[in-house]
Amino acid sequence: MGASIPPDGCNQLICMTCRSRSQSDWCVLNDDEIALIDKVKLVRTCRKGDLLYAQGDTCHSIFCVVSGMVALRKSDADGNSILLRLVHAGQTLGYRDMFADKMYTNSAEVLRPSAVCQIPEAAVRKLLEHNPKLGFQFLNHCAADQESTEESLLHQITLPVRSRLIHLLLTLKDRYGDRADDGSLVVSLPMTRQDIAALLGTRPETIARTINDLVSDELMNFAGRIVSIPNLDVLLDEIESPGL
Amino acid sequence: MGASIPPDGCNQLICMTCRSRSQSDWCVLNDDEIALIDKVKLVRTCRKGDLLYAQGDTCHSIFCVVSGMVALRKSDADGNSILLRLVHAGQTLGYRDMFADKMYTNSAEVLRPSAVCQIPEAAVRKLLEHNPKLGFQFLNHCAADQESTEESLLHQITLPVRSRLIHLLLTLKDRYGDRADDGSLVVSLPMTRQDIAALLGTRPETIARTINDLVSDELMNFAGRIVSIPNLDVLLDEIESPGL
DNA sequence: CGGGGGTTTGAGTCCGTTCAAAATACGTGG
DNA sequence: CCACGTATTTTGAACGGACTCAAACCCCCG
Repeated sequence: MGASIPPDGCNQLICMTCRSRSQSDWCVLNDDEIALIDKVKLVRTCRKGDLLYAQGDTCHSIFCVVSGMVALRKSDADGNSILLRLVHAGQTLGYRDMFADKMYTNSAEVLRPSAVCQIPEAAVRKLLEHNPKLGFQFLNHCAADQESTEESLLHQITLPVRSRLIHLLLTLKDRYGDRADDGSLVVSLPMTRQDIAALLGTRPETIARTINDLVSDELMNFAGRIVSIPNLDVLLDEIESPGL
Repeated sequence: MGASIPPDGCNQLICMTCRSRSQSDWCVLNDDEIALIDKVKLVRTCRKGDLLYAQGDTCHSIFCVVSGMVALRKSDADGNSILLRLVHAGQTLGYRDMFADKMYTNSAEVLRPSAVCQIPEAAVRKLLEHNPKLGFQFLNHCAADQESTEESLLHQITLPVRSRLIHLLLTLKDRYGDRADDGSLVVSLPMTRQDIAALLGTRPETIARTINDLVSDELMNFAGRIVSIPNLDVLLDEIESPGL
């Protein structure tokens, strides 16, 4: 068999030409090192609901999201669970547990159709030995992730659901937002309201009610998953002084 | 002036002989490298309320708690604040922000009289270059810290104050607990109830009331900061199935 | 066009908060 | 060692944000 012709978009699944390469944790690797990853990695095409790995699994891979969106979900023994964080295209996940635990301490759940590269631990360890810069890259990334988790914790404790929801929308606008003809900002939500609730540490009912309030207050309009925000400044004002 | 005679306990403040050396992040360093730290470090003796650094300060040091206890406090623009985590004797703090930000993203507040070594960033960077193992040590530590922050987040969202308080007591018992003559477990709390409240994301009033409940339910006895727990298993049962 | 998940609405409840005041513990100086 | 002033802790009563449970609704997809 000769080399098969790659289907549309497939060349994005080769690290060597991956558009995220220069901004990802792997940017410190040279061509030879990248080639090693291309040799051993596994490319997975995932649908909503798929698990890249489950909490409790023994950890033996790192994942790199090529396209789509993944969430980290953490559960306890009583069946409670929350979404810790979203992982977008170009970001790496799973490396954390590789250094701290032998098991995954959360599950990686695909929220929308995604392509993901899976890199086995052995290769990662080899690369780390070979190129210490990669370790620093991970250290940086890990430190930044923790800062974001600590901020979630602070928000969770001190802010009401309404403010937390506004914060989330403002985060999503950078990646999923666009300017409409009339100048208003339009964000197309990449997830269900259940997922939003889990991410904000609340219930779907509360999200529905809070959205109602925001619409009544004319801060935004909702049509399914399409949010339009006429005046961003009003939103920013509100989260700066929640009491007023 | 000749070399002054070290006061009592002062030899613990020399890394070379520090009792925590073998279990700390610095255990991967050899004698020469440790000697470098001893040369450049600053030893601080702190009282309750002192700040090792404040949120927003530019980050140029790593700290190592020799004795006592430090808490990481994070605040937002509205004056809300929470305690993120406790840092006990032998543990390192401040390294996180050195890799993620140029500024400290939280404050390090001394909760009880403590001795702390302060190591300037330049020395740390030099050591990292010289001995890559140290970087891995930090990576490990950072990963473990994040796991603990994520667990706090899960607890915060899913568990009531009562369960969170029990969890905290069970954590403190390892370090501050002792067995009494009658077989009950006695924990001497290392912090005020205000600090407990801040750590659990609630108010002092709620802590007082929750303690009342626990005493009424005969799960434990309180006398100021001395807690005695007659039967540990009952506690463990409760946090395994909070609903019953 | 009929599921079936996701979403919304309603009513009632509860946990934790807020505010204010009383009680207690603590540290400091006499 | 005791008295005093301050900070912490406790108690009380009222309020409120978010939860629970349950039912209706809606939309998307097959």
